[in-house]
Amino acid sequence: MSKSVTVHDIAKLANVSSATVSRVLSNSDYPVSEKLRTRILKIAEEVNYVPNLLGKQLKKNSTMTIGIIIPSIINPFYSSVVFGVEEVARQEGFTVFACNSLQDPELEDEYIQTMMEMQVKGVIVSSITTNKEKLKRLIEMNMNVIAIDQKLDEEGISQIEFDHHKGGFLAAKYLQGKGHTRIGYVTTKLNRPSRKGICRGYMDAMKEAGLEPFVEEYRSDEPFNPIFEFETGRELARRMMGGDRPPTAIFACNDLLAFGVIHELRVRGLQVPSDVSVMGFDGIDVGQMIHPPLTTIKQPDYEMGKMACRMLVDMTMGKDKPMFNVTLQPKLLERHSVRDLNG
Amino acid sequence: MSKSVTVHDIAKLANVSSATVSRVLSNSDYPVSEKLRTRILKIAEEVNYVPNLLGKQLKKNSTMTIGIIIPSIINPFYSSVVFGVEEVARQEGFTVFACNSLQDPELEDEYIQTMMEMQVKGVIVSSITTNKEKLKRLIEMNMNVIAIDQKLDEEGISQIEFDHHKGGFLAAKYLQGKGHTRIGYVTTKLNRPSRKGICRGYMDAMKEAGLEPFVEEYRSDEPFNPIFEFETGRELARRMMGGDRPPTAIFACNDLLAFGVIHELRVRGLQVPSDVSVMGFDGIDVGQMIHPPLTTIKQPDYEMGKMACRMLVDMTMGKDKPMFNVTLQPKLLERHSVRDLNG
DNA sequence: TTGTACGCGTTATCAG
DNA sequence: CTGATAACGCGTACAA
Repeated sequence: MSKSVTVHDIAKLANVSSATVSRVLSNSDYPVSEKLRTRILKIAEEVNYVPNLLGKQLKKNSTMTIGIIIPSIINPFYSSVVFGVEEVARQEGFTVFACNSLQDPELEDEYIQTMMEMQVKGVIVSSITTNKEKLKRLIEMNMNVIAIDQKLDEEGISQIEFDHHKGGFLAAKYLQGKGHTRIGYVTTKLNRPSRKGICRGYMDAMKEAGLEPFVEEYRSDEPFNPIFEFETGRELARRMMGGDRPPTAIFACNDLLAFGVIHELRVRGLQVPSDVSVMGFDGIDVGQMIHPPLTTIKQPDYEMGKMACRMLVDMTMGKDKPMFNVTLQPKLLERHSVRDLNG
Repeated sequence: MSKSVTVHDIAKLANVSSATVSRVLSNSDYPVSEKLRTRILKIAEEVNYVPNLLGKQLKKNSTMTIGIIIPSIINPFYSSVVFGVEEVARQEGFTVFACNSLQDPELEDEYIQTMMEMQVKGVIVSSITTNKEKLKRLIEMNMNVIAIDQKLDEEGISQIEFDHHKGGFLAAKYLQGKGHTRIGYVTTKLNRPSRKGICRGYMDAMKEAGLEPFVEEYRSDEPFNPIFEFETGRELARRMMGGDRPPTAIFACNDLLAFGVIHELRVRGLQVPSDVSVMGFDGIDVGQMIHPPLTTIKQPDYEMGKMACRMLVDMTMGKDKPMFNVTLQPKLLERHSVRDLNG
């Protein structure tokens, strides 16, 4: 990098003090004569002045950066969240630093550390770590933190939750309403609050209807990857259909898994929804592009990102740090992967 | 944020100079007695010392940050690219700052400006701006820049290209090889080098075979959004099948478009591939999850990201800035959306 | 081995 | 209105 030009350089060229230059170039409201202002602006333009944010931020002891930690950006759900975050961050003049924890607690902690060192104004985190040491530390240091997606039991942290339980309940009830009684639930490892929530919702709905729950859980928890989820869906469908009392409807803990289920059913010569019905969870865009379009539970990803960022920005603005606890509600996206057994 | 503790604070607590503290806490190889070292480390631990990167970077006049500009992170293709970039960045101790240009030239320029101010070490850019003023400026300032995906005609810029032309050619040839003669090409607006490249490849293959090309272009260029692409695919398929000589195979400029094409065909009661064959372009993961699994041209997104980052890191390391111009080759992913008319 | 002192680029304070 | 100067937190010559 060629030596960059500073306010001092410009000051010399304009025969003024660097203070004046700074006042002009940082759009301070401090009065500077029009003559000087235009002269300085002109010179800055000529020499291609680029302000050094590091100096500025160090001086002001404040950045306009927020961090976000998600499991993986290649998960369409999370990329929508990040997209939403960036959207409002940009409007508010913030810059966002996004990190993939890859479901690795160590990596998650590392990134939190990096963010602290970067002096970010706040962090949005979808944490999968069970040991929240680092996260607690963050909050202790009075950092603005918002947890999304994964519920945290820590004190003093604002959260945007999603009612996974209700989502699972809703799905099971919907299937029951369509006349299904033998309803299976396939899920990735039940090691996260969100996943447990959906599962319990499903169980409760089944119990309430006096139906026998039927759950298949994939027990290993590999690094996230859409294809892996898809394959997991296939595997779980295989298990579920292999038994002596196969279900008439399969509910999956996420859409990608549901894609795998549908694929596997087709491979086995079964039609969806005429032979077996399938429901997903999340409501990612591609769900409506496949065949049949997937009936699913919508989790407002993009809106969640926007809301999280908005809340974070508000927190950084206000002197006091009000605690919020928003709970977003599930919505059923009725498409064409479920058959009505009543009619 | 509570007042953060600095090397000076620790120096006072340990009754040593801040220089010594700095030497210890920054893992300098400068000799410090074991006794002092452990004492300082202990105190730093106790007071929750967090180094301030701004001070450090300002002093060293160098960051470990690289920037990447893409049209949109919710495009699965780009999220894979970014994922690849982050992967090697992390290994190399770099931090990445990702921005969505939303296909807006002004926004792209704004982000380039921000990156310069942030003192990033290098920039990876998939630029859609036609006026490359800002980008040229970047290069003039001796910044490390790598263009990906979209070919730039500027001088002095390293690029990772993809042979779109060959990809388009390959696809058309493949369809011809399967006995198709009436092959349509549907594409979003032909305003980018990449899109033009694919189209020309298709045209050349058709000409070579003495076949009449049949292109439908969607002329408006809306902000990127998977659903929008899908709908565009539907619209284009509608037009294409509405004519008096509908094609037996439709080749789409990207996979999402192809999804839309397939959907529309199904709505019209046409089976893929038995009635009409469909090919996509990009090779995003979901292509194998739909029905029928999409035959497509693979553009190595993740690998492209990794390679770009690796090159950038190498550039920042070496004193000299060697110019690279890698051209990645297309690969045909043969799945089940194309019917063989020969057999 | 440790300490002193300066400077990185910027802005804020205070004096003129 | 303008200028000199200190300070943000850190690393590092240079001196001790």
